[in-house]
Amino acid sequence: MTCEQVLSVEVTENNAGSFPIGVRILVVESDPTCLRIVSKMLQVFGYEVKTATRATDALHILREKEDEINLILTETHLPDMDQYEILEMVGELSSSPIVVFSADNNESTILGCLFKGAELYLVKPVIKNDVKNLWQLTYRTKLKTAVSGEGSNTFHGGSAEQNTSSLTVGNPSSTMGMTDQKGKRKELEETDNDHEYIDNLTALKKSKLVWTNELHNIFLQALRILGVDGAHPKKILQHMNVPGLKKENVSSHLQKYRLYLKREQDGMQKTMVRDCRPSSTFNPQGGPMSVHSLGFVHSPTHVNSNYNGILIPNYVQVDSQSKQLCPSYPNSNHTEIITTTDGSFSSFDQKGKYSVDEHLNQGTTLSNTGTHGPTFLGNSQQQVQFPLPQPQPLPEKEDESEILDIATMEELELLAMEKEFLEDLKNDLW
DNA sequence: CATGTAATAT
DNA sequence: AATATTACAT
Repeated sequence: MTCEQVLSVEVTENNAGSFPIGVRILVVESDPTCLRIVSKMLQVFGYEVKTATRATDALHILREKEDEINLILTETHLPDMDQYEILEMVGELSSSPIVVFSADNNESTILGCLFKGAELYLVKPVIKNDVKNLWQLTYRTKLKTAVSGEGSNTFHGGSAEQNTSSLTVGNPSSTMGMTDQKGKRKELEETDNDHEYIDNLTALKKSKLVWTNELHNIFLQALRILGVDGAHPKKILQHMNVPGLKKENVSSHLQKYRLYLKREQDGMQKTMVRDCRPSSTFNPQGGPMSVHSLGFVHSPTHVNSNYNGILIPNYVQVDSQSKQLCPSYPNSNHTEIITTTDGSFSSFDQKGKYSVDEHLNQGTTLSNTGTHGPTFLGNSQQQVQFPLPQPQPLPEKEDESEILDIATMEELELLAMEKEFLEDLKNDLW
């Protein structure tokens, strides 16, 4: 299923204790569909979800068992209460952090909610990345209150530290404790749902690595440095020096890469048979190949295939390139790779995102938004150098997607992901 | 063990 | 389609 794409929570050996399981979140939302979707999203991530469609219901729940709610996610435009009134009243009843989610992106509204005590303001539509780490708010406020003296805000079921056992693989049954909540969805065939939950929770760990052009370039660089003889997964991994990258990743990629090389080679031997080559992703230009006499492939600017590039004979020394990884945005899980070349080559710094990072795991696998095309390297004796930015022959280039800037691309990605998520929800639930 | 390869799964 | 995973041979 697409669980892997949807599910990704920061869970590692080190911080496995910090996990939403055991965090009870109250979702207040008047629109039933929205309520269900958000609730499902939260549940999938391991939250225990309680719901209310009216402000009075929410207040009632809080009055009844206030100490069991660790987090409150609420819409402000509720039919039976004023916009900020809900915040005030909830704030009186509960010390748990309040997160507002609303379609209203008016600045004054946002500031108003924050001023009225909201910890966080999310603009609808809410996506998985918005909700998956909300539990951290509870942790933060818990620390806050602990420091300030009163440790009243204790988690039910010990989610902060002890619950790691429930996550340790192989013991999914212990996580079932959370499904006994208010048999809301009890009516449905529970086996399916439960299995789904188990699968979901156990699948939380893995997110797929995406070989961006940048990552692939590092890969190629390692190959060149190591030479054909030493190009084994372990060494490659070392030389790539990308945090979180595992040998299996390299192995898999290497395998496919070699496969590609072989195919490429075979294709070459059939010198210029017209349509012998299908317009695969490796040869996105389609028809006649755009290979110059030197075997230097001029890459189109929009290729997302990873197995491009050709291994250069090992005598080719490549400069001493230094790789450097640095976090792009503080709250972003993505990593920006900056590779610099010295001297003779124009130093290029490509921004790219890849989802390696098993440590600070994240799930969003943004496709490449590289500005440069993939770097094809010559396979002839002559070495062709890395970045080949030549935008000149682009008058008739179609592909409107290139025109979009990165921000827009990312936005579209997120929207697409959300759409996909909602689709899955529909398929699974209805 | 680590690796290469094919087949298969997600 | 791109990666991951597995099985098996080396």
